[in-house]
Amino acid sequence: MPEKFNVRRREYPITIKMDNDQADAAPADSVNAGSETVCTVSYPLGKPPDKVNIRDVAGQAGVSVATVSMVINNNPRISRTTQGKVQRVIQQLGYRPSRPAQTLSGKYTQVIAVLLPALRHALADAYFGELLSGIADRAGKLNHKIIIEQAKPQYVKDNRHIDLFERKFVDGFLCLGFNDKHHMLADFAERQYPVIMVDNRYTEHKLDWIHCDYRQGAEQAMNCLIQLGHRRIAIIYAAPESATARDVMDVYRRRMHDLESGVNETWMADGMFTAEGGAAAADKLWSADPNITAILCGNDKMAIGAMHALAAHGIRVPQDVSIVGFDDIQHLPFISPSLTTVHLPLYELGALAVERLVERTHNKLPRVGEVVPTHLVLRESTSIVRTH
Amino acid sequence: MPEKFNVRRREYPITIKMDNDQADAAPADSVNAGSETVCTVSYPLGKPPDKVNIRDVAGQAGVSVATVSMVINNNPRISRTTQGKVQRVIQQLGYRPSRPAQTLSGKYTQVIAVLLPALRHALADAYFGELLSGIADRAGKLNHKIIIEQAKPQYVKDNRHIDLFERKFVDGFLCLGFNDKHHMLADFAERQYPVIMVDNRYTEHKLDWIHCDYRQGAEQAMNCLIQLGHRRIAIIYAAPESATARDVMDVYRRRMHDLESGVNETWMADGMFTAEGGAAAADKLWSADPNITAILCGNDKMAIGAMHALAAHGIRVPQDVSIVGFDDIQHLPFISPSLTTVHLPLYELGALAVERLVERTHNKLPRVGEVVPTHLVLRESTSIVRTH
DNA sequence: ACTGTGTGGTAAACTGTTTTAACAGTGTCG
DNA sequence: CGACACTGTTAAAACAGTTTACCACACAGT
Repeated sequence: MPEKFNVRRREYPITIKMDNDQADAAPADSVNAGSETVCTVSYPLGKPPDKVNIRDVAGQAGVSVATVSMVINNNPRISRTTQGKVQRVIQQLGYRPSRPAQTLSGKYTQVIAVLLPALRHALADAYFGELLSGIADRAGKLNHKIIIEQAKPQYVKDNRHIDLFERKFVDGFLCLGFNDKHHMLADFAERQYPVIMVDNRYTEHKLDWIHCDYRQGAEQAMNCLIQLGHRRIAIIYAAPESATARDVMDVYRRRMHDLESGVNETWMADGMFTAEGGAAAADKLWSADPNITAILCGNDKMAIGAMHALAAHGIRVPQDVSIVGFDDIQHLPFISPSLTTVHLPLYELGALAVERLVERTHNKLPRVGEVVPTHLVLRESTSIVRTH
Repeated sequence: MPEKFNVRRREYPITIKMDNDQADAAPADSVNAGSETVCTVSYPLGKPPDKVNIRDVAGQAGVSVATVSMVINNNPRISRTTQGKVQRVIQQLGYRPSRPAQTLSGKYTQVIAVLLPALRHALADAYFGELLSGIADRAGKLNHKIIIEQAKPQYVKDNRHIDLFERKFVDGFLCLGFNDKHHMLADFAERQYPVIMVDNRYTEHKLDWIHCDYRQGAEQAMNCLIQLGHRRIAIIYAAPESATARDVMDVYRRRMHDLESGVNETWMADGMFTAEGGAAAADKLWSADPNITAILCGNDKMAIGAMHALAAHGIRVPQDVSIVGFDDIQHLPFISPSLTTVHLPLYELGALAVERLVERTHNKLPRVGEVVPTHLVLRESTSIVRTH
């Protein structure tokens, strides 16, 4: 019984007889046998008795399964003629290769995990949303699927993030919004899995990263304010332990140091990346020194919080204090004055991150470390310094 | 060669027997070759020569692969003793069952697709975010993964949504935010795949659904306004072809009909579910009839838009006009006055949707059609009707 | 002693691909 | 004319699990 493998109690679905010639497009597969004509089952006809698999296709096309597989994967080893013949059968049978089977025998899963911090509203956040949009779009284009994971404490403790690799669920990870050093990151680093930190970097561990050029963004913001005559410039930062936040602080400090006003510790406040935090920080800054004329904010949310806090004190923006944000996210409309801000190309960043991750996964890149440029968007929350 | 299958060029890493009772967890790798002593390879020891699979575990534990499989799946057929023995070996070898293999041979994929409309900022939207949070959390708890898909025109045209089923990638779909009748929905319906419409329903097709009780919500909102003395109540609706939106309209119409003021077509405007649309609708309503004293809005975004539009006309909320929204999403803070709104339990709805989908997938439910209750959150945007 | 009923476990079949080594056939060059 | 390369195709191994039919054995009932 050498044909045991090729037949497999499954020949029945296809070889059925029909007397009418069903001529159309269906390529004359009619093996006229005695009285019964066996022919191709053009898809809907009481449905294929069972899911059609690669062997059915091979049998029907009169080639081996290897050939069919190669046709599916556009392997150039297959001749144009065979390719066409097989493709036609695939069409007729409505064959769809099983993903689990492909993944099992193949090297890659074509799935990328996106890891978000366990913030309650992470998925409703404009910042993450923008990154995610870019990620989802590009992943779709590259024929990859994305799965969303939230790094809850229990999740990490159970090593679920490692599981995803070890159980061959994903090819790689994209980590979004991790500012604090998580032992999880060390896990990834030491195992050398394809993992990219998105919009941050980690020098402690050997982890790949890609982020917006916060240094450049900070320069742009500071240039703007300084050109407008501001000297007493405060800053509302957040997550000071994160590398990109430090980039901003470094630039801020250096630029302030170069000004006559110098660096002043009371002009710095932590706003926790939230609107409420930004408001509180603005209050603190203002009460410490009512002579500040501008505030640079680490993100737009804090900037908006600051604007509201100032408004509550009767301080006008931009007449009394200029505000510059970071992100350029799609806020609710009707914010007045509209916010001058450093545009971070988050959509593109997400897209690029996917691309790099896929390249890394396929060993086309040894290491990823990349910075993408920003630009300033001048709107209404900044103006020439007040003269008092 | 009967053992061909069980040995498989892989016996070297593990199959070894042990005389010492494997006391220490540490990798006592002493291969005492008297008669051949070997010991457990506790994980880190130059790494397992190759990925450890179920046969390795079976060999090491001295049981069959079937037994190991059953242990993994907590099959009660296995005795406590065997269970423990196998579990210990699994631990020692650091064995993790391969998901693709499990999926291939098993019935389910444990993956759920979440289908979003192709709106540019769908992923940054508070409404979807809240649903997604609930979905992600509950899916995690039920050991399911979620993949995010956006229903771009090309996506649907290519039948990628069907592919996900036919190629055994997912067990089911959760459809979020589809108001218009998409031919995609018909595809799902006729193929009888497990698909649940979340926060909407479709009577045309036989599709499962679960949504918030918009009817109840509308009653609550109308009760509130009517109790406050309002009679000239306008409505800003959206997506009038969608069933839940019609629910709201129905209730609105009926309640208005019961009032002395009656139903008035000029008191209705489409706000497209966006803030801008809400603003435009409010403008339209106000210019058509400046005597309206309250506006019921189909979602919070439109309500906020309406509030801004009214403010621009110098109309005070709630002194001149009361506003009630729908959703109770986490808006940016600092909205003043805070919005009275119908709270939709979106997080819970998402969680419930996952649960139902999993039940349906496993044929524990024949059909899903469910409504979850809402409640009114009274804040500052409503007040007793003005007396003029 | 014989039959019936569980229990705990196993061998083998089954899921559906990719990949590799081998091979047959054809054309090219020395 | 044989060595050689190249092309297109295939058989079989590999991927790593789950499930099913069956079996050995213990125990209870007649």
